[in-house]
Amino acid sequence: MTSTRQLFTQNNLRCTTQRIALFDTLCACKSHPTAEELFGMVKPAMNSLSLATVYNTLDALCEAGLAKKLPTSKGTCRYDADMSEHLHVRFQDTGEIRDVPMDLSRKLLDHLPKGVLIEIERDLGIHIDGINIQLSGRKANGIS
Amino acid sequence: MTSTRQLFTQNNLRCTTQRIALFDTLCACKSHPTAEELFGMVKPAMNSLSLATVYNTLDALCEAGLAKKLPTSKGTCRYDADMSEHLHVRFQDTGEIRDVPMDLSRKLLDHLPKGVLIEIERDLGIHIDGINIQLSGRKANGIS
DNA sequence: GTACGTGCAAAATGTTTGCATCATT
DNA sequence: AATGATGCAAACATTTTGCACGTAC
Repeated sequence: MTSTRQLFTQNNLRCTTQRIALFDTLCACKSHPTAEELFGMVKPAMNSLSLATVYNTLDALCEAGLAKKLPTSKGTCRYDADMSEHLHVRFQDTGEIRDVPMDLSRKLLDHLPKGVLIEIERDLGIHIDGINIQLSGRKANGIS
Repeated sequence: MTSTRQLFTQNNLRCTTQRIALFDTLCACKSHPTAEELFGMVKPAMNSLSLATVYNTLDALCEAGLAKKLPTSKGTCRYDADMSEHLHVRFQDTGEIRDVPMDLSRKLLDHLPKGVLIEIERDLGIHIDGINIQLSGRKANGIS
């Protein structure tokens, strides 16, 4: 089991109390909080915490490859510390983002035709670094 | 050939000079401009145009299903009047978004396993309304 | 004529920055 | 001790809002 401190050290990140608390909270979080939401979660346990630190930390984590910034249509960005390739569902009403479970994500990602991706790279003269799939969803009607 | 006026009328949108100019410009646009960029394109030909109107119009167009707001990781939103299902490439350095040509988009979308999508709907208790695929790309090194 | 859109300026939101202080290495 | 992170407030960028006026229906 790798501790957060080890992980940070391996990635040249200083182990400050704030960063560790923020990262651990983000990891424990099923939702994909905005900076403000994450701030709200950690602040009670760390009264001196500043919102600027949350932004700085999230930037540093993304930079180091320990978190991902998720694109959203609303004005706010959301963050995800689960770096495994997986899909997201974005709820149209709330803007909330949820994970598609690993096994289902894999099933879908494994079915992507690699040949087409290579064609796209050639056609556009680009190199593809990542694939981001977001499903737009709403809670199904009827018995939930 | 459907004129913009017809299209607007069919969708219960008032045909104001501003809306028509904005929509036509957005349609003619290969890039996926931000509100500000679109404003910059139309303003010269329509000096009275206000940025608030651009935002209002883009909202109305999205609401009516004539345009789409594209999620981005940067702070700004981008807009697309091409409502056919197609993929996007997001350039990591500039934040710019470009279309993957229709035929290649189709090839990839047609290969998505429908069964897995249904499994996802069942598993999460949701209804999937749309699939948004963004490739992260950078210009390929070497001979372009 | 009425309902709705526009333009303007001001406000609300989300994020970044500069700088003095403090903690980690 | 030196480097880099924090906290604060102010700056900045983007989007939304309120209201008087104008335009489409």
